Amino acid sequence: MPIERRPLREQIRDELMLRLDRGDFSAGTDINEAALAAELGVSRTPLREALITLAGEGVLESNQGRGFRFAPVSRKEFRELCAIVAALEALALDSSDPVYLERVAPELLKLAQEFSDNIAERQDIERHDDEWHDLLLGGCSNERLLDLITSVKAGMRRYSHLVAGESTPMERAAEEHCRIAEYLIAGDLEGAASALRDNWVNGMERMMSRIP
Amino acid sequence: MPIERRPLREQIRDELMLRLDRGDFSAGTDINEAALAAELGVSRTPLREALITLAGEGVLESNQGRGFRFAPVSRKEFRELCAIVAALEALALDSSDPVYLERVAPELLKLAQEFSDNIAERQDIERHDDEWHDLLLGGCSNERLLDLITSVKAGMRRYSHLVAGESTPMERAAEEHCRIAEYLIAGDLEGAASALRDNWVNGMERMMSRIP
DNA sequence: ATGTAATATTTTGTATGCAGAATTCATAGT
DNA sequence: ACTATGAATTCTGCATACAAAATATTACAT
Repeated sequence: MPIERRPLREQIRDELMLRLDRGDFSAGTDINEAALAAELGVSRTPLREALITLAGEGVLESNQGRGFRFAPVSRKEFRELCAIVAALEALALDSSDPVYLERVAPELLKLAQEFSDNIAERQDIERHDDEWHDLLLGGCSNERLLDLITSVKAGMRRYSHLVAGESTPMERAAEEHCRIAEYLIAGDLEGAASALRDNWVNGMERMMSRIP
Repeated sequence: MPIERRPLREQIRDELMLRLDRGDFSAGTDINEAALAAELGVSRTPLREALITLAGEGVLESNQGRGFRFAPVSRKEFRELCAIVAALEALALDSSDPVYLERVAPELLKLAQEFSDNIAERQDIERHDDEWHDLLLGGCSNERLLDLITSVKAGMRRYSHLVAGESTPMERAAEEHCRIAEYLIAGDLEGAASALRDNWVNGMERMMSRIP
């Protein structure tokens, strides 16, 4: 087994995203490079490199002389991001292999149904949702598009921990996932794409109230 | 007048993109950090920071221990990128202020017509095309979307200097721009978005033959 | 001549050092 | 008490230094 050999900046990036998901940082907090580097046990150089990539993804923002900070959240930006991923995922679905979609459709349906039953932790809910969407788009051959979606979604993770608690809105999401899967089973790709867009728009509405 | 105070990494990024447009680097070339830093008169640190952002935009790619290099071009990737910007610009047009569009539509038409007349240098053609699209999308309030479009287009610049010479395909592009503007003047936003998508798809077809 | 192993050189990835900007703290004046 | 001014401190941005990996070169054996 070859041991993991990736640049430190990537490992640091991943670790920071993990901590972001855990809610360790709140939006607007500015980052002390020296302190964070010490905490991670690395030097400032690869840390800064990680911060720069995160800034490129919209997770952080940087100001000359003032360093990096977690980009503040706003309803406006959240709306913007949802509109973007909705369009991108719809495109990804459009350019997916129909054979793949037909094949995974039953599994997508099963996963969605399973999930509407049991109530889970927030972290699990999000992981499940991500995995579901990944499976849905697994048949898309546009690699750049998939990368882009991943990147934009990274920028959205600042919002995910705001939704905390309450499982009710999730039932709606599960329903919508079922709907998408059903369209796919019926072979209606256009309908599925449209339902997918709705899923994002509705998801947006659901979260919107919790954002300042 | 406040003098320009931007991080060095951004200036370096801009300079590198400029040189890319000039065709100084060909795709696949790997970058020697020390040499390039010396040539630019900066240290490796901000240079690497610039390289990392460019890698994030897909202009460069990096391999552990092997540094950065200009990402190789391929028809597949070019198709992918065109599909992405087509979708993103269509979305931007959808979420644009109709009042703005109505106001700039005549100007867009005039610019497109003017340009179909005089033959220009490649650099000028591209600049004109970029400016035309910028004006078109100037009424979009989704800032993240505009940033994203800029970023994806940066990744496409590797392809732009491949098109070199030949002005004939440009006449077609000008025609298409006219068409879009006419839809806007008629107030048919849906038609304009559709024509915009066509513009990208056709533009892709036009260039495709010159890519290895 | 060709292929291979050992060594030298180059080049990246990471750490450290340093100058200047931004912020904080203290002090003086109103 | 509050503001303004200036010194002290902290922190960023950039440069340099160092270690390890990758590449090139040489020597040698077949």
